[in-house]
This record gives sequence, C-alpha cells and structure tokens, in this order.
Amino acid sequence: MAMGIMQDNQAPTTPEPDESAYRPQVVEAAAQGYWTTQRAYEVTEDSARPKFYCLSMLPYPSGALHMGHVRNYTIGDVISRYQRMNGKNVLQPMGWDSFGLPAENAAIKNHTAPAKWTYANIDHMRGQLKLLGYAIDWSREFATSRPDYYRWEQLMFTRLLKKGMAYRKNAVVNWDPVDQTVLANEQVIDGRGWRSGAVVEKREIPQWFLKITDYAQELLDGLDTLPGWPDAVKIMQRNWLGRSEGLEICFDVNDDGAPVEPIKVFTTRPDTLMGVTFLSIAAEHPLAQHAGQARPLLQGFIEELRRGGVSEAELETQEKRGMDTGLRAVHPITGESLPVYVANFVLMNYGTGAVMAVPGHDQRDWEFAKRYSLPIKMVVVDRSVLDALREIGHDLSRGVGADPMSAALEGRQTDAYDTRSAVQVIEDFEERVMEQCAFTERGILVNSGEYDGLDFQQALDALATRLEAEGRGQRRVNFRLRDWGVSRQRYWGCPIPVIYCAKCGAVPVPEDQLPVVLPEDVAEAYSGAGGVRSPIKADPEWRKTTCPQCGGPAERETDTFDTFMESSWYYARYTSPGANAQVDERANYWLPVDQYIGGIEHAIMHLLYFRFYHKLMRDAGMVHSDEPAQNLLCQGMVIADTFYRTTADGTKDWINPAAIDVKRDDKGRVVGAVLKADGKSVQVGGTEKMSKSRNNGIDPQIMVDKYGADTVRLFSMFAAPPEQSLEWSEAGVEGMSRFLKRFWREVTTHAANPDHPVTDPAALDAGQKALRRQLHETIQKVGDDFGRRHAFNTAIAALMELLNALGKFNDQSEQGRAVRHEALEAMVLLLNPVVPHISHALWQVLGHAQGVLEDQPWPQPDPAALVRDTATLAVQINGKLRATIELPVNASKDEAEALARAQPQVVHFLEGLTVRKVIVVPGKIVNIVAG
RNA sequence: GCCGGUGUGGCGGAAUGGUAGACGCGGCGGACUCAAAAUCCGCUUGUGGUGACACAGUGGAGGUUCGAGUCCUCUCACCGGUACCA
Repeated sequence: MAMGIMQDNQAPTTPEPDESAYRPQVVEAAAQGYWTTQRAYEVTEDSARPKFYCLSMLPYPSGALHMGHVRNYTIGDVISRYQRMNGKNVLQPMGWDSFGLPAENAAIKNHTAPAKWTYANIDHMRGQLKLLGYAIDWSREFATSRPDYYRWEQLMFTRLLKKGMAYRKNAVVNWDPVDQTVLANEQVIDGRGWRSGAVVEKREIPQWFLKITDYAQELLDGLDTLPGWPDAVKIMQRNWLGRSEGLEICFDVNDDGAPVEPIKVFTTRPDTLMGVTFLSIAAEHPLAQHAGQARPLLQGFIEELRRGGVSEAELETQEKRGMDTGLRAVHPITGESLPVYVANFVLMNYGTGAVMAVPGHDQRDWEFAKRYSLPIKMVVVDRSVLDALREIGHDLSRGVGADPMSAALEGRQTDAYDTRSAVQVIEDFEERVMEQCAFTERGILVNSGEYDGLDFQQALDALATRLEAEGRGQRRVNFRLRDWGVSRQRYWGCPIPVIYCAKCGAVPVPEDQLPVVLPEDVAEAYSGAGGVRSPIKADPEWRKTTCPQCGGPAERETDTFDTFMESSWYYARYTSPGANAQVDERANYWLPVDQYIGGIEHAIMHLLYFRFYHKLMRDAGMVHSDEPAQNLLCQGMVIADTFYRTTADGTKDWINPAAIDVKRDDKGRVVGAVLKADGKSVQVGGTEKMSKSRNNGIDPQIMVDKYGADTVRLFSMFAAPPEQSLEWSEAGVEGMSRFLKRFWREVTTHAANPDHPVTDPAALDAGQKALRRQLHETIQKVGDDFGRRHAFNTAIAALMELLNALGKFNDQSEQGRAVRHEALEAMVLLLNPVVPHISHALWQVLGHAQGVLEDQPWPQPDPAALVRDTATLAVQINGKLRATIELPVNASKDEAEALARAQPQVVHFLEGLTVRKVIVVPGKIVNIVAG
C-alpha cells in the first residue's frame, strides 16, 4: 500500500561476505524458527510456578500493522520476557477485534463482503506480527467475529435479559435523512453526514441497554482496589461515573392554569433552592413536546434543536439557547410561579432531562438569565460578607434573619474590616453576582426566609427533611454514568439474539438455538451502490423466524452489538481455548490479568466496560475475582513529522516522511526539506499522530525489512518512556542499528578467544573494579526500570553506557577478560527482553548451547560489587552550586561541612557574608545559607 | 463546554524535592581512506570571556522550601476522551 517509498538505501557496493557481521535477517529467522519448533511460548496452567498474564489490547484488523501496534506489543513482549526470566509462568496471547465499522466502509468502497476483507487483513497482519518475534502463545489466537467466539456473548446476553439486567428503551441517534441511515458520531462532521452532506437529525429509536448503572457504586469503589492503575485513568473513570449526592425535587406545573405532569429535577445545591427563578428542560422532555403542540413558535424551536448530531462535545459547545414554553412551575417552598424554558444545554440523557435554574449561583444559568433577561437572585453569600455586614452594624434588612445569623457568626474574627471597606465588600460581591458572574461557592444563606443564616449542610438537611415530609422531594445519590446502549444498526457485528413476536413481545433466542449466525456471504449486497444499509436489514428473508414461545411467525432483531461487547471479555476467553462455555476453570488460574497494556484513548469507555463485564461474569459464577486487571500501562501515541506541498487549488498534498530529505544549518537546526525524487523543497508541517490523512505513517514492515525487528523494537522502547508520545525518527532508528552492530562486534571479538576466565573479585585492580561496579549498578538499574518503573528508555540508556565503557576497557589481562565476559553475558540477558533475536544468537556465541533465553535466570547485582568508598557531594551557597567535594561515604556531617567551607570557590563567595545555617544531606549536598 | 494529560538544548529525551541536559539523534572538528561510505575519537544549552570562570536558563506569572524541572495557585498552548471510530 505504501508503494514507491521503500527505496533500498543500503550502499550498492557489495562488501566481502563477512562471517562475523551482524545480519539481522539471518539472526531473526533462525531465532524465530527455533522458538516455533520448540513451541517456546505455548503455556499451560502450572500450579508449581507463579503465573503472569501479560495482555496487550487486541488489534482491530485494519489492513496493516502500524507503529502504534508495534509499540504496544513490544512493551508487552518486554514485560512478558522479563517476567518469565524472573521465574513466572507467562501467558501472552493475541487475537483480533474483528467486528467494526471500518470493514463496512471498506466493503462499500471495494464492493466486497466485510468478512472477506477482514479475514484477509488478519492473515496479513498475523504474518507481520510474527516477523517482530513476539513471545506469543499463538495456539490461543481467535477472531471475535467467529461464531465460536460470539455465541458466548449471545448466551450471556440472553441470560442477562432473563435476569432483568438488559432492557429496551428509546434512545437518540444521528439520522442521515438522505442516506436514510443511522450515523456514528465519527460520521457526523460539522453537523452533516459525511457521505451525503445532509444536515443530520436527532431521531429516537428503540435500543437494547445493559444496566451498568446497577454497578456504578461498585465500579467506583473498585478503583480504590487498583493501585497498579495510573491515577489519570482512575480519576477519569471516577469523573465519568460522576457520583453526586443531592436532592430530587418535584415542581408542580400548570399549562394555562391546568395542572400537567410535574417536573422532577436533581440538584447537588439544594441550598440555593430559594434562588430558583426558572426551570430548564430538554427539547426531548415530554412536557416540551406537550407544550409545543399548541404553540407553533415553540414547536419550530424544538424542531430546530433536532438538527445536528448527538455527541456531547457538539451539544456542549453550542451557543446556549432557549425559549419560554409558556408552562408555569410552582416553587415548592414559596409557591412562586416560575417560567419553564426549553434549553439546548439540558440533555435528556442526563438525570431527569430538567434542571432548576439558579442564575445567582450557577454560571451557565447566569449566562442564560442574562441573555433572556430573567431575574437573578442572590441567596448565598460568602462568610466574609456577613462578617462585614455585622461590623458596620447593618440591620441585615436584606432578608438576613438576625437570630440564626448570630449563631452562625459566633466567635468569628471580624477585626479585618473597617466600615468603609465592609461596604465595599458587599457592593463588590453583589456587583459580581449581578454583573460579572455567578457566585458558585458554598456559603451562608440569605434572602431565604426561615433558612437565612444556615450553611450548606444545614440547609440541605432542613430542606430535605421538609420536602420529604411533604412528598415533594427526596435525598438521592445520582450518577452521571448512563446505562450501556449496546444496539447498533449495522451489519458487521454480533447479531443481538432476540426474536420479536406480535403476541409474546421480545423473546430471547433459546440457548439451544444459539449462536444466531451472521451471514458472511453478502458480497452481492455490497455490489453497485449497495451496502449503506445493513444487508440483514435489507434482506426481508433473514429476519423471518418463529416465536420460541408460541411457535407463531416472528422476526429476528436485525441490530448488532456494540463492538465494545466483544472487547469486554476477550481476555477471559484466551484463558480457556476450546472451552464449551464462555470460560472454564482455567480462567481462575490465569485471571486476573497481571499486566494490561494499551492506548490511553481507552482510559474510560473500554476499560469501564471491561471492568463491568468482569463483574457480570463473576456474578454468573464464571470467575472468582472482582477486577479483570491488576496493573495497567497506557502507552502514548506514535507521531511523526509531516510534509506537504500546496497544490494549485489550495489544498495540501501530504508527502510521506520516507520520501523527504531534511535540510539543516551549521548548528543542526532544521531549515527546510526537499522531496528526494525531485530535489525541490516542500513545506514542513507539525509533528502529528501517524495517520492516513497526513500521510505520515511509517510502515513497520519496511522498517523491519531494512533494519531488522530487533532494531525496530529497540527504537520503540528507547525513544520515549512508554506513556509519552513517541516521535518516529529514522535517524534515531539508525542509531539503534549502530548500537546493535557494536554490541555484536564487542561480543564476537571477545568470544573469538574461546577461553573464558571467571571473575575473582579479590584479584581485581581499580579499573576492573570500576567496570564491574558499573556492570552491577546497571544490572540493578535495568531490573528496577523493567520490573517496577517501566522506564525502558533509561534502562537501555544505561546499557548503552555500559557498552561505551566496555569499548574503552582495553584490559587484556586474565581478570580483565573475566570481567568483560561477565559483563557481556549479563548484557545479553538484560537486553534479551527488548532484542531477543540478537540475544538468542550472541548467547551461543558466548559458548552456551542453544536454548530459550527466557529460561535463564534474570541477572542479580552482587552487593559486594556495588560498594563505593567515596561519594561526591555538591556544595551550594544559597542553593547555587559553587563546588563539588569528594569524601568517604562514612564521613560525618561536620567533616563534610568543614571540607565544603575549605573550597576556594566557597571561601570566595562567602567573603563579606555571614553564614546563618548549613544543611548537610549525607552523600548528596552541603548547602550554606549566608547573607 | 466538561474531564484527563503534556510543555526541559537544534531534535527525541534524562534528572524518583538535592550538581539541569544522562543516553540517542543532528551538527562541528579530527583519524582512517586515492576518494567516498562505514567505523573510531573529541567538542556541542545560551550570553560574555583567550581562559579559569561568571551570569542567565526547564511554556508564562506568582508562591512554599535551606534548596523547585519536580510541590501549590493562576494562566497560555498543544494532545487524548466526551457514551455509535476502535
């Protein structure tokens, strides 16, 4: 697919065949062949060893492996191999998340069946993955689009349906009025359908839901049991779940004096109830619909709000607009009559689809009130304002009751205000609320009648008690989380196993009739201009069936599941290949996953459904744990430079970085770029995520062909820490290639002499001792960086430093050779998780029999080799570095201070100053504070 | 809009409150070579200075601390997510 950019850059001169040269293709083919014949990474349950389940998020088979995959799976492979070298029984599986929208888009474009395209992609990508040499147990591989897989999620769904955990209700979707089809949010661009260009409409259709909200509290509490998950992910999930405590309040409503359905609102700020000046309801709210019937202007506005997509980002960034419905709500405490507005920022999906508006204390309501000239009432003030009021002897006639006030103000320190500034404080405060913005902090109630002087909690308690007694409200815990809508109006997904019968309603497909198989032979439906509509919806025959309950004529559900359904339980299926159930007992050996690795873009949705589904399986008795994964690593994106030329019609023609030469000035700064093909300049764009639209994707296979898998793996792990974005740089890749060549040369040169003496620590001279200390410090650092910190880049940097040191270590004495041998053997093992092919080869070069290197024990540092006699301390004056001193590690603080003060630079800078304090941190620093 | 993250030399990055710039790339200089490539060696944050050295410096503005790239407050820019992309 990336034709024309894979010119072979290697020098055309054919060198003498050098037996000792590093040839990655030969080395890698040999290692991979050995692992395959040994079935080195196929594993079974083994109660004698601790297990380690290392899982990377499974790929969508989009057509070709991309660098994001390479990065993800290399991280997983490094961890897997490292853990196995530490004695663990390691499972690393792989599979394919093979249902999804791109297959349908490709099918429409190419006039083929999605299945054919998908399975061809899988075959191609599997081959690419194997070239990277991952320690995967391929015997467990599966594709989620196969009936053998999805039958079990159909079974689970029918059981959930019987338990009442699945239900059907109306929900809003994007409707393309021209293509007559539902659009994904991704397919709505600036409010228009991506193919038709028609303005998208909101449309309600019946859909299936799973009651994830039943688990909201557990999903929230469970986050506290996951110390191995990144805080960012846990915070995002917590906010997504959005637990809040408050009051549900019922407002009576009338239409021209005639009572209609009351409006329920949920508020976390019941203390502001007396500041409510209107209600806002969603356009889809039943009362809005009701009111619109008799009011053409309102009806027109509601129709207008139907235009555009349903995504939250689109809705929340719209200009805030509304219209009076003409309905009147009755304030539950004061009996005041309040207007009811339809507002485009109130979402029917959230809570009750209605909110009480308190413009004095909510910024969005404040802006809305300003726009539509609605009253703004201040009912909460900062304590300092009350203090100021009392200071000037204000009679609190603004509605602030005197008695509860004095209780609230007991013991307050008020000296800070003089009379004039107190007046100013009040005026500033009022001006802010009325003219600039709402006062959204908690405070003390005013203008609230009998509730004056109460604080937030007192007001909540008083109002809740009263409203509950009157049946107008109740305390509630509310979650932002909504139930999981699993219906998709698409073809390439798992059929929802439900049958609709005119007599019996929605009936789950009986277990003995599962799976409901999705027909794959649908190429005809995608010929010509077809395929915009799902083939199983377009075919009137497919849906025809009989009712499992009454035997009468009935129809199948033609919607399919959200593809998050398949990716929510695949990790469990890997543990139980071939099981005649969703999972079997083997799941409880392997689960939970010890290390999960995937992109941060999955922080909320996938990882929440994944946790939810695990709890569903637990409650079905299939697994015994509460959470699916103990540790989570979220890797960053892979990005690359972009280059373009502007064409005559003003559009940008993006050029792949592989076709570009960069121009630099004398200092190495990039000053421009040219296209290799014509030598003429191109524009340099930004550095962006690799994508088709920017044509800045680098094909991993071309890189592997050119440099070898080990080099590609090494660069992926070295160029950035795993959580950060990784900027692809071919010059950087060449650097990694140079490192591996030097490593190869260092080992082969050393091993040319087959005599390998053993280190005798007592016989080492200073240079040998120093090298051996660096070796053991490196062993210690690499173990910590791989195992605990997941800082692979710094581990590799330490190994590069060690190789640099070995290159300068020319000691050919027996002990010199012994230390070098010890170092090279350790390096082969330490590098093995990252570059397993070259390690496999060099291990043999060092005189060992061929074997699976993961069965070698991970190197351990020798504590005796780590001992240092002296330490270097920084000497600072007022935090500024002035000298460094070297002294014995067991030197006292006084000795350190004395030596520091004797340094010429220190003496010089202390001239004319008085030393006030000296801080000595042993082994680190002496800081002299002087002035 | 809301939630989360990131910001350090020419570039990718290192520094787990204690010597800012490890390691790699790029650049400059040198060795080797008929020459080139490859390889090896040295230098490489900026400013001033022949130099020793001095001063400045981690997106911006404040703060905490003996000491801040690191912690806190505000702010700007970019990235991810925002419930039907995966």
